[in-house]
Amino acid sequence: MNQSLFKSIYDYTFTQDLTSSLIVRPFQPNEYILKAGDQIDGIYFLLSGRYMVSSLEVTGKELLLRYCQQPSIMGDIEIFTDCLVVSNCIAVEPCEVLIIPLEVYETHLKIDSKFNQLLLKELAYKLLTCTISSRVNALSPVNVRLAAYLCTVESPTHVNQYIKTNSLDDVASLIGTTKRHINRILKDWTEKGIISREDDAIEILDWSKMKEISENVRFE
Amino acid sequence: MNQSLFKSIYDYTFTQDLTSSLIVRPFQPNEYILKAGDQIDGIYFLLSGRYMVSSLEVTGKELLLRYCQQPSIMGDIEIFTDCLVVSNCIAVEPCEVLIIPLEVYETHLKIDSKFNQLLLKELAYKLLTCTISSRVNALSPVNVRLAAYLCTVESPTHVNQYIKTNSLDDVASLIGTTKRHINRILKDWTEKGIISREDDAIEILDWSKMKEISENVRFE
DNA sequence: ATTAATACAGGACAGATGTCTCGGAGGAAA
DNA sequence: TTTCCTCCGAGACATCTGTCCTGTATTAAT
Repeated sequence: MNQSLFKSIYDYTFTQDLTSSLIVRPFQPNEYILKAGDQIDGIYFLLSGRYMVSSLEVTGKELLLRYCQQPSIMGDIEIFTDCLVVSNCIAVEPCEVLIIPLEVYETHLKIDSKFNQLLLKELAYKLLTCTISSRVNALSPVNVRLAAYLCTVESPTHVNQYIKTNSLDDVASLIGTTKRHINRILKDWTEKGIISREDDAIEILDWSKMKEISENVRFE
Repeated sequence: MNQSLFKSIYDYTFTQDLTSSLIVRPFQPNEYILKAGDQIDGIYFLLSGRYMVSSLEVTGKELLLRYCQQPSIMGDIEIFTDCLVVSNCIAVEPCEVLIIPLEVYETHLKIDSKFNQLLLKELAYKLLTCTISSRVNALSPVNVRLAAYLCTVESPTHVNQYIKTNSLDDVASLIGTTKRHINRILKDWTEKGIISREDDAIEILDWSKMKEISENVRFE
C-alpha cells in the first residue's frame, strides 16, 4: 500500500501495524465498486480514477446522483446508518480503491479521533453538495441538466470533444428524462450550431455556449 | 442543562466539567435558529419542537429541504466543511436547542470518539435521507409534492386541520412551484371532495386520499 | 439479393406547469 | 357612501416534457 499517496490525498497516516490489513483493489470501467443491496464490508477510499453514483428507481430506471474523483469515500453512509448499500458506485475510468475492512475500523480506527475527523469532513462535504444538487435538480429543466451532464463528463482524458452517444438511453435515465426529449434538445442545439451530430458521436462546437446553458450546475 | 434528557435523545453523557459551558436556548415559532450566510458558532442539538430547513435560491425564492424533529443536529455541515451557514433553520414550533460552543468542541469533544460517533451517525443519516429525497423530489410532480407537504406539516399540535390561505405563496415556493399551480391543484381536489376551501383556510376532508396522493413522500 | 428484425430520429399529441392578465371581493380612506 | 387600492382566484396562452407511433436505415438471417 502506498502510504504517501494516501497521505497526500486524505492527509492521514496509518499506524504501521495496520498497513498489512488494508487492501488495494483495481476496478475496470463499468465495473461495480459497490452495488445497491449488497452488504457493506468496509470503508472504501478512492485513490485514482473516477466513478459515478447512481440509484435504481422503482420504475427500474437509474438516476445519476454524482460523479466522484479523489478524495472520495464510499461505504460511510451504510456503516453509520447500518443499512445495505443504497447506491451503485460504478467505475467510469480505471480506478484504484483502498479498502479498510469493517473489523479493522471497529477495532483500531473507531477510537482514532484524527481518522474520525477525516470521515466527518467527507460526510459533511457530501451532504453539502447533495443539498445543493437536490435544489438544482428540483428547479432545473432538462436542457440545463443535459448541458451540465456534458460539462461534467468533460475531463482531461476526453481530449477530443466527442461524447459517445451509443448510450443516449443511458444518458437519458442518468439525468432523469427520456431519450425522446434528449433528441429534441440535441436537435435544437444542432440547429443553433452549438453541437453537431455525426455517426454515433456528438461534437460540441461551442463550449462557452454549452457552459452558459448549464448555468454552472455540475453533477459533482 | 438536563443531562438525562440529552442522554435519552442522543445516547451520550457529557463529562461533569462541561455542563457549565453548554447553553440551552428556546426559540419561538418562525424564529431563525440558523440563518444562511451567518458564521457558525457551535453545534446545535434539538431537544424539543420542530424546525424546517430551507434554502434561498438565486431567484430569491426559498425551497423547502426538510422538517426536523429530535434527534437532530445543526451546524455540523458548516463546521466540518468550514463554510458559512448554508440553509435556514426556522422553528415551526416552540423549540429548545442545546448549543455546544465551537471552542468547547475543539478543546474537549474533538478527541472524544464516542461523541464523534454520534456526529457521524447523524451526518450519515442526513445524507441518506437527502439522497433519497433528492431522487424523489426530482421525479415527483407538484400534486404529489403538495400532498406530501400537507402530510408532513400535519402534526399532533395542528389539532385543527386547516391551512391558512394567506401563506399559499409561501407553500408554493417551499415546494418549488407557483401559487397559480397550487390553486389549480386545490381546485381539482375541491371538485373531487378531498378538501374544501372556506374563507382563508383549507380543510382536508379525506386524509386517506391525501396520503394516497402523496405516494409516501415526506419532507423529513 | 431478398426478407426480417432491430434501432433510432423525429412527428403528433396530451398532460403538466409557468407567465401574463383580468375581474371581483374586501378593506381603507375621503 | 363612494372611490381607490390590494389581494386572490382563475382564464388564456406558451412552454416543457412524456407517450405513442411511424418511416427509414442498418444489421442479421435465409
